[in-house]
Amino acid sequence: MSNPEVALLEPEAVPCCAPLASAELSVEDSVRTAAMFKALGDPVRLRLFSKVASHEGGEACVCDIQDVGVSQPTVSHHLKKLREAGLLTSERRGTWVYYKVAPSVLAGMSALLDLNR
Amino acid sequence: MSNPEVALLEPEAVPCCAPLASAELSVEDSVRTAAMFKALGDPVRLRLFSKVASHEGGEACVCDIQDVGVSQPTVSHHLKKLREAGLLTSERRGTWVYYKVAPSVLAGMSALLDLNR
DNA sequence: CAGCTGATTCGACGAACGTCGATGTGATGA
DNA sequence: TCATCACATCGACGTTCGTCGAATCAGCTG
Repeated sequence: MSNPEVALLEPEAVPCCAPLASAELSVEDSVRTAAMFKALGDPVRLRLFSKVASHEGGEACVCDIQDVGVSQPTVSHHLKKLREAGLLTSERRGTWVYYKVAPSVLAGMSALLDLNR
Repeated sequence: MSNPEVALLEPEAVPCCAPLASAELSVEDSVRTAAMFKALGDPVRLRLFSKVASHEGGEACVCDIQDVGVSQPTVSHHLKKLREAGLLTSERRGTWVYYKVAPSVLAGMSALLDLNR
């Protein structure tokens, strides 16, 4: 058997909701969306995410971004959290594992916070 | 249009940083910004925020929004967190306390997540 | 004043979180 | 085959978080 798969937030459910300022969030939407904000709610994770997002081609190897002041297992732990929240995807290529942003998710969150809509 | 009070909100509140996809976040910026995301990273807080943001005039009395499935002290606790994060402001008018969104802060967060910039 | 209602603060408790070192896994190459 | 590098998982630990009931504060009104 392979590793037990963690339940990820499906990337297709991204244009989650209407902007926060235009309609009240349902309970389920608030749970799903809060999980994404929560994933960005840690300084180390936010920096990791920023490093990936601003890296050339929007993707980066772990070795390129792991200098954030915490141990390597902790970096791995945080990247997993970001992956589980649907904000990052990962792919192994040879020795290295590359992470990149899930663009539609990010756009959805941005639109959610946009007051001019 | 005849609304004369369109742009009189605190201007330098939070144009925190460049979009996440364009430059890497500094340590201090990541701490400050993560605190805001963290504030939205709880389903109850996100619903409270949504209720305020989508309420008429972008402001609401606590009594209007406190039906979110937790006790009233807990509602107050969460509103305080949102206030401390700079996402909401509050004002007492007689018996009631009104909360409203801090628009510039929200715009800053939205821009931060915008990939097309 | 006393009594009522709306809202915040306090103190406590269990659950979740962030972190680490040790260990496991998967790929490379001598 | 074995050593090494890259990354993930495990187990443990102290800290922070979300929640509640009780107590308190702040206006209103009789």
